[in-house]
Parts: sequence; C-alpha cells; structure tokens
Amino acid sequence: MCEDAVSQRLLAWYDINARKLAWRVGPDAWRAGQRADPYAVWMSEIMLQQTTVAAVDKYFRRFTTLWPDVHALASAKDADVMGEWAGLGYYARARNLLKCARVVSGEWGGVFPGTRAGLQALPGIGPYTAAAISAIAYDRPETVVDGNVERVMARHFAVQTPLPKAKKDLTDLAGAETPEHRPGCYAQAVMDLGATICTPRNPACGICPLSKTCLGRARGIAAELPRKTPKKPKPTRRGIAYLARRDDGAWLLEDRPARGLLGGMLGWPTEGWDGTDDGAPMPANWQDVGVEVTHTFTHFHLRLQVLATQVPQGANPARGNFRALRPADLPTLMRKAFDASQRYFDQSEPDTLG
DNA sequence: CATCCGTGGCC
DNA sequence: TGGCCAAGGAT
Repeated sequence: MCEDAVSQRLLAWYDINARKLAWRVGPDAWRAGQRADPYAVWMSEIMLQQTTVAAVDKYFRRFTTLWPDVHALASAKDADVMGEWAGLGYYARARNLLKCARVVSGEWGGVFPGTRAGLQALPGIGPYTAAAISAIAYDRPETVVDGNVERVMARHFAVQTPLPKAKKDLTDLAGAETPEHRPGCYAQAVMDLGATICTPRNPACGICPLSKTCLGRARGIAAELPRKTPKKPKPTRRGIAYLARRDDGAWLLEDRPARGLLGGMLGWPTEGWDGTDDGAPMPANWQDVGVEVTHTFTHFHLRLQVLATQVPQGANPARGNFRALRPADLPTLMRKAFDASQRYFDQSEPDTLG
C-alpha cells in the first residue's frame, strides 16, 4: 500500500477531524487501546439508517440510559421501546431492534457475532450494518458501503452510471480502498468525509484530503455525482383522524397493526389514507378542529382532516380504547393531529363551560 | 429489481 | 414551497 493511498490520506484526516459522537471511540482513544462496545455500535448503526447524526444523538443517549446493555433491552416491554422510538421514523427498525436484542441475549449469551455473515442473519441488520459493526466494533477489514461511500467513490473515480445501477461498481471500488489496518477507523473516516466535506450539495473540495486525485473534481463534475435515476412523483392521499377525549381526561387510542405504515405504534383512529376505511370509531358529536394536518411520508403526501369530540364516561367505542396519553409516545403524524386539536379541546374544557 | 417504510433540515 | 437528502432493510 503506497503512502499516498486514499485510505492513508483519509485516516490522517480523520485522526485530526473526527467528529465527537456519543457512540464513537475517537482516534486518540482507539490508539490508546480502547475499543467500542458492540452494543453501542449496533444501537447507533440501526438508528443511523437513513437518519442524520443530529436526529439520532438524543435517542441514542436515551436508549442507552434506559437500557445499558443488550440483556436490559431484551427484557423491555414492546410498548416502552416503541414509545421511546416515536418521532425517529422507520418504525420497523424499532420492532427489529427488540427482536435482535432478544436473539442476541437469548441465543448468543449477550455477545454480538463478529462476522459479517453472523451479523447479517440478525433482524434489522443488512449488508451495510453488518459490515459496519464487524469493522467498527471488531476491527475486521469489511467494506462499508452507505450513501456517503457511494458519493465519495462516484466522485473520486468519476463514475457516471446512475444509482442504483452503479451500486456494484461503487462497492467494488470501495472494497479496493479498504485497508487491512484500522478498517473500523477507515469506515468512519469515509462516512465523516461524506457527511462534512464531500456533501451532496456544495462539496468543500478546497479542503478535501482526496482532492488531488479526485477525477470528478478534475473534470468539474464532482457536485453532479452520483447521478441518480429520477424518482416517481408522490401522490397525495387524504384521510380523517378522530380524536375523542373522555370527561376524565382519557383519550381514545388504538395500537396500530404490527406491519405497514407506522406499524406497531400508538395512534388515533383514522380512516381513508392507510388502506383502512372503517369510519368513525363511535357515534359522537364530531367537530372539525379547523386545521388540516399535512405530512409527507416516503412515498406520498397526506392531508388529514382532524375531527374531535368530548364524550362522557361510559362511552363505548367500536375500536380503540380510552387510556392515558403521553404525547411523546406518538409518531409525528399523530402528534401533529393532537396539536391541531388543542384549540378545540382548550375551548371545551369542562371548567370553562360552567 | 421495485416497492414500502418517517422525519427534519436544507436551499 | 417543494423536492432532495441522510450511517438501509424487508419483502
């Protein structure tokens, strides 16, 4: 390996510029012999799937405080884990997080496997995450390929083929750069570079440690790469949410099905947007709160009408049940509907009517 | 290989 | 404002 190799320049850059992250063993501590906790690496990598560092930080601290090791997490109640994940999105990750913790705790004695194949056999761990845990937590020379690595490779080698077709070529190029020494630091270095220097828009080529060999920059097309096949436009769906508050302060809520949109999460009874069309959950004096909720999912826009009502004790809903609400347990769409309803419920406070 | 699955920030 | 983007996986 020549001293001017991509990996050596990236590691030298990383040793100085590594971001300080709650789940990371920085380069100084790493060279002093400290190693990352596989549990923490796994937790962070699951949270970081399609999600930014800024969004993950708070959740990572909360989860590792509540459940410091994989045995503790494996013993947690499903509703507690789903509630803590609320707001982070892609809720299948939370369901698989629990499944995985229970497998590792029950069948692996609490020790995560170190091989890529062993890791990838676990729920919620795919090719990227398996390579990341193997490299970062176990110092194995696995090649990590995420969106950052794809972008860095596409630019450095001026790959013009659009994604996702270019995926294999980019993976091969990344594999050829992966060093035998410090592969975990290297993996984090490429991803840090992609997140801070080789960014999707306005890359900071002037301070990039790879600029002198970057073909994309030499050809003046770095910022245009990687090319991507155009995406389909998002359709707009419409639906209705029903928010009922009982006189004692309990709310009519339902547990959503374990699969599909917001699967496994807490929600208001709704209709018309997620494949269900059951109508109102109970007969009542439903009032439009006057504020339409808008929300965008991965593949469609949603405009949600919010209907609200106050009902007496003894009300008997056809679906869902009345219970105490912790608003933080709601996924963002349901939280928006709750917020939109507050004007209605503020003016219908029993003690303001008398 | 295509589709489904959240959310917040950015320009 | 709306489309794009982020440390992807499951089916």
